[in-house]
Amino acid sequence: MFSNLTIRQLLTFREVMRSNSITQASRALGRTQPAVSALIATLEKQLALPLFVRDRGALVPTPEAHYFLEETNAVLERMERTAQTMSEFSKLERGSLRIACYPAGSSYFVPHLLSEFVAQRPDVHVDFMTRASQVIEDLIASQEFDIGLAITPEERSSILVESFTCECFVAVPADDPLTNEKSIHVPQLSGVPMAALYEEHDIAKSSEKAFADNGAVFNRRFTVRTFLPAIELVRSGACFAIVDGLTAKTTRNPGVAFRRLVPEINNNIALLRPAHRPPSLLAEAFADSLRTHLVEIAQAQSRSIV
Amino acid sequence: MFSNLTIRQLLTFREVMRSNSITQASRALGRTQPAVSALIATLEKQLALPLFVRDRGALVPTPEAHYFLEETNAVLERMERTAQTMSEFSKLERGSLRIACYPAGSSYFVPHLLSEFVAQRPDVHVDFMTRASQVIEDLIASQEFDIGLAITPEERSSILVESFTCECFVAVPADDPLTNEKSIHVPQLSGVPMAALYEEHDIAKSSEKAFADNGAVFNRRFTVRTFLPAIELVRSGACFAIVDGLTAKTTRNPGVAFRRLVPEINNNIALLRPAHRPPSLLAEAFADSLRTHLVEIAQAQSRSIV
DNA sequence: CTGATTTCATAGAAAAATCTTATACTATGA
DNA sequence: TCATAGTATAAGATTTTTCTATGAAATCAG
Repeated sequence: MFSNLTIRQLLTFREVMRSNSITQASRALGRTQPAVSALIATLEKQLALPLFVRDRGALVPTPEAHYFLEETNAVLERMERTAQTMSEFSKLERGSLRIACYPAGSSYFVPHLLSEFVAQRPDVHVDFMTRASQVIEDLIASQEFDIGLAITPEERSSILVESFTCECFVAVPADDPLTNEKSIHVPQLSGVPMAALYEEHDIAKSSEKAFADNGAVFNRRFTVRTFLPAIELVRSGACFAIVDGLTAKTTRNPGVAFRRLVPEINNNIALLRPAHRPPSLLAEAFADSLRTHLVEIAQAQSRSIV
Repeated sequence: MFSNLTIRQLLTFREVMRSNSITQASRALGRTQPAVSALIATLEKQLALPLFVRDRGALVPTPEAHYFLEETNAVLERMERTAQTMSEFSKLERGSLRIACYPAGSSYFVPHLLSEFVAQRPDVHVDFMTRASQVIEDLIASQEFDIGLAITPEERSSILVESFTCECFVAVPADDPLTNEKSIHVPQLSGVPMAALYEEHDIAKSSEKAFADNGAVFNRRFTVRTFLPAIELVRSGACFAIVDGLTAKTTRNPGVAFRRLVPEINNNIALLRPAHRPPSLLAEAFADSLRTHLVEIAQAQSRSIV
């Protein structure tokens, strides 16, 4: 019934009301006078009421036209605002981004990328949450977050997983003679006091296994929940630590050096996204950024999209 | 920039979102599937962002699409409401009507027509005001009221005047022997106590002049501001009165009879409307009704549109 | 695994709407 | 009375929209 009304008609009508003249409106709109004339005539026919009376050549709006103008303005303003917002969406200038990150990525890696990402985008809202890897999984699976970074989980149909394999490094006090080595062999660490994650953690398990396999003694002096305090312990000279690649590559602490470990210990971290739901442009863009930087850090990438 | 967006696109988009299917939407809209497909494609191009991703044949809306849907709904709802209102305007089912009326028309004539006019129109609002004729003029000239009924004023460029000439009648107590006469001659009223309007009033002046011209004595016993109390005085038998045609033709008082006066006394009443401003459809329609009924009552009509 | 079915996309033709040019009509002002 | 300015109308051209036909990808049943 009204689906015949077009935005074009509303724009034209508004302009005619503004200038009180079809000729002037046509000029302002960059069309010819007959076009506007016909358009207004059509509008009057569709609304089944006169919008203007021709009083000695001049165009005088009826009361109904004044009412219609108010409505027209409301609709057009809303459309303009909407178009503006959509344009900001498309330029990634606006939107919201929910990121859930496991501890290792939360202190430097993701916040750094994030601050870069939002630098020129004042209207982008970010919800950033640090949780254990297992919790990240659920936050993504339940679609509460757009992007997750965590230890690579088991395959689940509700999560898209892109996994990256990272080498672990040995954190050495900067003044220790071992910093002269390019790589450190496990036996060299035999009996040396170490800071390590709790025993159930993958890296801790791999580390202990590597020591055992190489006939070395794993001297666990400190048990930590995240590597951040471990780094500080290393800096003070109290111990060494075998830390994940993300921590090693993003830590900027002049008191600590990182050296390759032989044999290598790997851990897998993954970029997680909810399946069965398209990402927002913003989420996609930030995922791109994360992916790019993860590739730089990781040795190998195995993308598995479930 | 967004002027290319059409209502049609919004309607189509909404339907696609509702059904999550281009094919079903096309059926619901009575168009073909390619038409809807192309329309959505155009919309995505105009907004410069994808609204749907094609996930194994199914159409899954992006977060941006969900946002756009909210805006779309807001715009469409407003348009629907507007269209509804405009349609009610055009069917005279809605609107407002400001009527200013001089006393003689205020007790019966206009209220009666008005109640008939709004009977089937619950959404029509009426502002009805009774004032002296001179005030009516100004209320119309200042465009505060749409329609005025008053003693015919001097010509003024700010008022459209349609004047009607009405015969005055003699109000006689129902039990008076003069009710047997078809017409009453002025000399028959010589010395009879009369109720009359204040001396400046046209009808009062004409009456006194008619008496003088016919050698009759005008016995002014009551001076009244409007004819309504005069009618009551007549009913009680206290006097006679020479009243305007509108009062005579619309008074329903069994205690009072009205008889023609010889020679005739006329008065001119007019339908007034603001010039230089088009009437609302509603005002026009009610003016039509008033005009029609005035013609019935008046002997002669002289329309003068200034 | 294969054929039938469903769904969306694309291409070309047809139809509809919109615009432009040309022209007529009316009112205003010199 | 003529020139000017404004609106309406008609006919042809252009653009947009829609339809028919067809192709490609995925799902489903056997």
